[in-house]
Parts: sequence; structure tokens; C-alpha cells
Amino acid sequence: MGGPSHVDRALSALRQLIFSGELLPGSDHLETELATRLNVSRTPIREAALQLQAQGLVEVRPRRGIRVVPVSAQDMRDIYDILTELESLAAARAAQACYSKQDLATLATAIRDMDDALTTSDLPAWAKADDQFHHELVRLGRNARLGQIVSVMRDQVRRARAATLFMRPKPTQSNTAHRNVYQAIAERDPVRAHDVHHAHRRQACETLVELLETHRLHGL
Amino acid sequence: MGGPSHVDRALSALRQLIFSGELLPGSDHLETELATRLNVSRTPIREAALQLQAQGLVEVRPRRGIRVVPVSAQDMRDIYDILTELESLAAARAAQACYSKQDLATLATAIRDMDDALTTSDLPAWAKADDQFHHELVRLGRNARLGQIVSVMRDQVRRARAATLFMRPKPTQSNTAHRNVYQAIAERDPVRAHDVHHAHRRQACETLVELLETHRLHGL
DNA sequence: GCACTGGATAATGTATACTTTAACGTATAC
DNA sequence: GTATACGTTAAAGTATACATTATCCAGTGC
Repeated sequence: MGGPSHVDRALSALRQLIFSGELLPGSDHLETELATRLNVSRTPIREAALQLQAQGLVEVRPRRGIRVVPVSAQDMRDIYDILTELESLAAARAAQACYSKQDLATLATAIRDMDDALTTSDLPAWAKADDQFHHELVRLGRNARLGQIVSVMRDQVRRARAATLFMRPKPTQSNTAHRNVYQAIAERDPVRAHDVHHAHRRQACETLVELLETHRLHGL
Repeated sequence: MGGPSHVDRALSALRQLIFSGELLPGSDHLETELATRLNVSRTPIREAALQLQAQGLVEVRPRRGIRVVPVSAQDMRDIYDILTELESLAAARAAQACYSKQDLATLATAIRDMDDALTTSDLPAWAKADDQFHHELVRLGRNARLGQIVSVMRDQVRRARAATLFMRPKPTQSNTAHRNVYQAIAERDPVRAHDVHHAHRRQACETLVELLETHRLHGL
């Protein structure tokens, strides 16, 4: 069976390099350089770069290199605007879908994991569980295209959150909000699910952008 | 100066072939076939196909060919859900942006063109002006990422609308709705701009999906 | 008749060679 | 000293050659 192709590996590797910060935001990288680095020819690099460009992670600029796009505070606002609307829509749709408690088990698990992480002050674990919750929420909304868009937006947010995770107050509110969204979905109340989640994301955006701006974290 | 590359031309050509229906939804096309057809090598075809895949217009399936993705009625609902939320958000943001009447001139022009097209019953012209209005609206919302997403979604809608344009009743309501959105933006009333546009798109979705389903137009 | 094996085939995945061209530096004219 | 023209160079764009491998079909065994 065909294992992952060189393009696939280049994609993962480049994502890894970007998220880990080894490829700094704003930095340019020639195709040849990356090809050498990943031990492949230019072809898979070019194809991977094209896909990353479509995801907004890099920008290919002829003769200047493949650029890791920096994300400003304003960009983050734009991204959150999209994320907020689409996730809230997913929440509403999930509430309309008449899920049983069993269907919502994964959501409940994510919430529990967040609580656990909070009591042990394990912020990375909290972030992971938080991602899990949002991912599940969108999945329950049953709109594959929406899921894809949201996941691209969430990648960007993740980059910024990594830089600010340890500056934040304990995210107690988030857990409460998630619990309320879960309740609304379980009770099949789309409007409440939508509104609660919307307010939650809006708040999260404010918190994040404020941190970015006060700490002068531009071009993440 | 560097004219458009082969990749650029392949992209336009393939889009043209898809939108014109020469490449039927659901049909598969080998890289070599398309390369011969467009008089280029496989390389630009592969790169173009990757970008079209990112836009959801084709699906590249190893050894089975590049497939023009068919769009079902349910797909169209999903697409409209996204479009509705994001365009409405753009409308709200546009209303918050304190634009002068001059800034809104292009919107007004689009509305006038729609009216003209309606009185002469020139439906293609109406569709074009309609696109223009929505495009302008989103531009005024000042969120580049949102603009990109919306434009991808609108491509899909365009495919379906082309098939149903002449089945519809005269789109008088649309013109009224657009006028109201324009008004709300001019009066800097984000909530009304949002809600009016939201209702408008929702209605459009219902109309379109109903046509698709009654006429059994699956896999457009 | 059916399932399985194995090889032929053809399409993709990848590397590489080649072409084109933008960017940079140098030299020259003024 | 500045600006323009020109040549060099290196990077991307493209074609192509090659390697890999899924698919199909014929043949075999049962």
C-alpha cells in the first residue's frame, strides 16, 4: 500500500516547522533550500507550498521565496470574526440535529478534560481539550465545508495562542461557556447554542487581541 | 514583463471549462488528457489542479483522474449557510465602517444595474449586477480572508444558478432587499444590515434549493 | 463458474534537465 | 554624483525522463 507521498510528508514537515517557530513568520525560503532541508526535490516542495498557500500559512512569491505569512492583531480579529460566525452556526445546526446524549458524549468528554486540566493547571492539556471541544462542535454541525474553513482558521489562532497561553488568566469562563453550549445543544435550543457560543468566541477574541497588542506581538 | 504563467492559463482555462459545462460534474480527466488539451506539460496541470482542489471545484484522485466535483442540493444548502453568515457579517462590518455616500457609489451602481436589467428582463445582466453587488458588499466589509472564502462559495453557487436562472420568477425581491441593505449601511445600522441581508440570502437559498430538488438537478 | 495469482499496462509521483526571466551589480554617459 | 543601460546570475517556470504502483485482465486451480 502506498504510504504517504513526499508531498504529504513535506506538508506535515513544513506545518511542523511553521507551528514550532523554526520557520519564523515573515521569513522567506527558497524552494531549493527547503528541498535540500527535507531531502526531496523541488517538485514536492512546490506542490506542498501551493497547498499551504491555499491555507493561508505561506505565500509563494516568485523569485523572493516561500514566505511564512505573519499574522497581525488585525488579522487575528478578521480570523476570529470568521471563526465566531461559523462555529456559532455549527452550534445552532448541532442543536437542530436532535442528537442523543450518546452522540454528545465526545463533547462531554472534552469538557471534562478541560475541567481536569484546569484543576491541575495544565495549560497545554487545557488547550488541547479546548481544541477537541471546538472540533467536535463543528463536526456535529454536519457541514464538511464549514469544518474545513474553520480548521484553517483555527490553525492561525493556534499560532497566536501558543504565544499567549501562559500570559492569560485561568480560562474558567471558557469552561462555563462550553458547558452552556453543550446544554443548549442537548436541549435542542439552536438560538441559545448560537448566542452563547458567539459571545464566548467574541470574548476569547478580545482577550487574545488585547494580549497581542499590549505585548506588541505583531507578526506572529 | 512576465505574462501569465502556464499555471495561470491552465487555471482560467479549467475554470472556464468547468463553468461552461464542457467538463461535466462527476467526470474524470487524466492529467495527460488535460495537458494535451491545453497544450502544456503535466506540471502546470498538476499545479492548477491542486489549486482548484483547494477551491473545492475538483478532486484529484490518484490514478482515477481529476474529477469535477458534483454539487448536490444538500451541498448547496451547506454552501449557502456559510455564504449567508459571512456576507451578513460583512454587511454589518460595512455598516460600522462609517462609509461616505461616495464610498458606497459602487454599491448604488450595482443596484441601479440590477433595476435596469430587471426592466429589460435581461437575466444574465441581472445576475452579473447581482454578483457585483455582493462582491462590493464583501469588499466594504474589509476582511480579505472573508472575501476569499465568500468568493469560493460564490463560485459554487454560480454553477447552480446558471442552471436555474431561467426557471425563476423575476427576482424583484432581491432588488428590494439589496436596496434595504444599502440603506442600512448608509445609515450605519449594522444590525439591520446584517439581518436584512441574512434574510435575503436565506430566501435565495430556499428558492434555489427548491428548484434544484423539484427539477431533480442533482450533481451540478 | 468462481476466487486467486501474477504479470502487463498505464497513470501518477518524483527527480532532473532545461528555459525563461527578474533581480542585482557594474560600467558608462551625462 | 546620479541615473540609465547592460550583462550576470540565480531562482522560478516548464518539460521530460524515470521510478513507482494501482488497476485490469488473463490464466490457473479448484
